[in-house]
Amino acid sequence: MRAATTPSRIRALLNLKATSISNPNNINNNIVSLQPFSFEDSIHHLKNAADTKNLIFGKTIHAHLITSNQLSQEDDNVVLVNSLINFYSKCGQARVAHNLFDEMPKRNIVSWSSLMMGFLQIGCGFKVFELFRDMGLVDGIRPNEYILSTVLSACCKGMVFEGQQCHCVGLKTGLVFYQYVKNALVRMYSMCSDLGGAMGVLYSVPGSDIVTYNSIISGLLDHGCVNEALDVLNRIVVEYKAWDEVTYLNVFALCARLKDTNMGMQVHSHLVKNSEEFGFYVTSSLIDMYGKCGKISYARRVFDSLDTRNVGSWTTIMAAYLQNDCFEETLSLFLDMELEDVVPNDYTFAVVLNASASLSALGYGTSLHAYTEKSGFKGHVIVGNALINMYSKAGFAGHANKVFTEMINRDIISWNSIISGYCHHGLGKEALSVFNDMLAAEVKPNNITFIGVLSACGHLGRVQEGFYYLQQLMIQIGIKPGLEHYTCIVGLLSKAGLLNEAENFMRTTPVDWDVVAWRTLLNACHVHRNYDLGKQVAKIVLQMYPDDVGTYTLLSNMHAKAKRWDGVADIRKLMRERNIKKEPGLSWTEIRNNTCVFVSDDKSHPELKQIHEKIKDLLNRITLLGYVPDIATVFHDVEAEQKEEYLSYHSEKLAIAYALMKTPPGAPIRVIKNLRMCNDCHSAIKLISKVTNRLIIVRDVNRFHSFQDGSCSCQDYW
DNA sequence: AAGCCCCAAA
Repeated sequence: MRAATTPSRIRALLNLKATSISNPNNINNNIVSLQPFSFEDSIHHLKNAADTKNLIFGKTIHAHLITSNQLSQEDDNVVLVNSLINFYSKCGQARVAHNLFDEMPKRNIVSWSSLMMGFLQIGCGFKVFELFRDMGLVDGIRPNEYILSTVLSACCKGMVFEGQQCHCVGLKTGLVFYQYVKNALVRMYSMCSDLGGAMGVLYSVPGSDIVTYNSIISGLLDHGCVNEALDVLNRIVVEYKAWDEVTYLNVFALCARLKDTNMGMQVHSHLVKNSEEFGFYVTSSLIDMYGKCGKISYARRVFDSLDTRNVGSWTTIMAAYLQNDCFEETLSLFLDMELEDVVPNDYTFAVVLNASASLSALGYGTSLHAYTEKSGFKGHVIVGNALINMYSKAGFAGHANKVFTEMINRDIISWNSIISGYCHHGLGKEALSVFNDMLAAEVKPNNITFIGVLSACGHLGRVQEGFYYLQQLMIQIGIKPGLEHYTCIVGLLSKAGLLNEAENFMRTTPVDWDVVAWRTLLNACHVHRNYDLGKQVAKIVLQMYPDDVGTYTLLSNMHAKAKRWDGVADIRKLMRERNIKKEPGLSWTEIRNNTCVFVSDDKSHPELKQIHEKIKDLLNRITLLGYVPDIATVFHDVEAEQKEEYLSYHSEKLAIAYALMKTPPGAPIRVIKNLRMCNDCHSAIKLISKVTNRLIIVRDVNRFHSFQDGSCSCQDYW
């Protein structure tokens, strides 16, 4: 007599509370009257529970098997217990599976492989190896293709030695000829960064299916080998292999990496032609592809065309806007998502936090901070990292540090974020101290870490220490210095006033210097008033980068500072000829959660008159402390009395004056601006911080300036 | 009978 397995019966079982299942007494009360399942039904249900990761349902079946005494029949229950082990393994309950396994009077190879899966699932690779060894020792079982592919999957990063041994086992036993084993081998070599090994397996073992190709493309992409990935894609096309979902994911990722919209659109058409419906993964990677190719409107069109959207779809479109510098849109999409009752996850929070970081929208950022904690994402690394970034960019180094120290789990990005955050605030000592903590915690720094470390040395003027990191520690750790690191050294020498050394370093280091490096040197010539070297450098830079606006601004300032008006005029002329336009100066500040934006020489602000009066008042007060308008930075073809006026309407002065009007005495003022600060504003704001007794923090395009009591954290070098 | 490979959003 078999039990009815009608849907209503299943529903009744599912309605059992978890407690009633874990407590045998309750189980008796609830389902003791049910008829036992047939053997086939039990197997079937357990497989279902495993596939859908439905822990409650599977436990119910388990309980039912216990109460109906089916597990005590010794002969036949190996398969049944194997199914249970498989179910618990798939649900991430390897310990439970292990208990069942230990109590088995008789096991077979499936028992071993199912349990190994369980430990693989929860990331205990070592346990998989242990079982692999014991399997032969205890039960005298030789591996089959299932065992071998599972063990190969357990060879994660850096276990290439173990992986190679498994490869040998596969060769000796002939198991490599199984598709699953071949694919697992390809995957293993990719994970171990041995792409030669992966390609070797791909071409030396006959028979590749779409999964083989998917694995190899994904491995190649992980290591930035786009051309090789294109070759493999070509093979798929030549061999008329049918694509699956994963192929589309990989190929869209490839298009994104190449920023090849054309190819992306072709693959998009391929997708539409070849599949009726596609899952969230595919649609998200399609949106992601268009976003990364800079085609935000295409990404939006795909997103809008979706019938159903999950949190991943929302997060992807928000990330696409973020990557394309559309921060407000990112935040407004977050609100739309909330309205549709889609629950954000850790990635979503990371995206919106980074958007508010880019806007320095502190009000928004702190609300989001509270929201993440309420949603239970406090311990999530990516959220913590985004919070560090948000607080750093909003000018709150202390808050960023608090988030960092309270993080339960940290990854390399957490360390790098706090180090570079400190650097942007000019807090070199703090940055280096975190770096030492990092070394003490035996976290391996990467190339990004050293960008922070070297620039911290720059802030502190520690030339020798910087060279030690570049020439010794980095080599010792195995990191090849790149352009950014060498540029930090240029900055380091420049800041220390060693301009000739910096120039010499650039001439003798075999690096393709970019405009950033050259501007670093040029800026040093400007600050240290080395007009002659500056002119030489300018010649080189203008030849190499005739369209770089920043260089022109810097040059005209440099000429002005040296009172070389002919130079200024030349630059102006060049700019006109080459149609180079200065970006308008823009500053913004948050007042009671409202973002107020100011354009230089703003004529449209409703409270313009009051703001101008406030500025006049401030300028009068700081003039008593010795402020002299630095009219040298204004182009000399402007009438003399207009020059001062030009200066007083710089956007950051407007923003600061407005903030002083609107905030209570003593409240810190935070301003963000899109360009580099000019000399005049810098010296004016220093004195304003003194006469108003306020902390004024200005984030310009390069760094933070923290003005307090008449001085600035950049120590007048920026 | 039961078990294995490829999978996004920062």
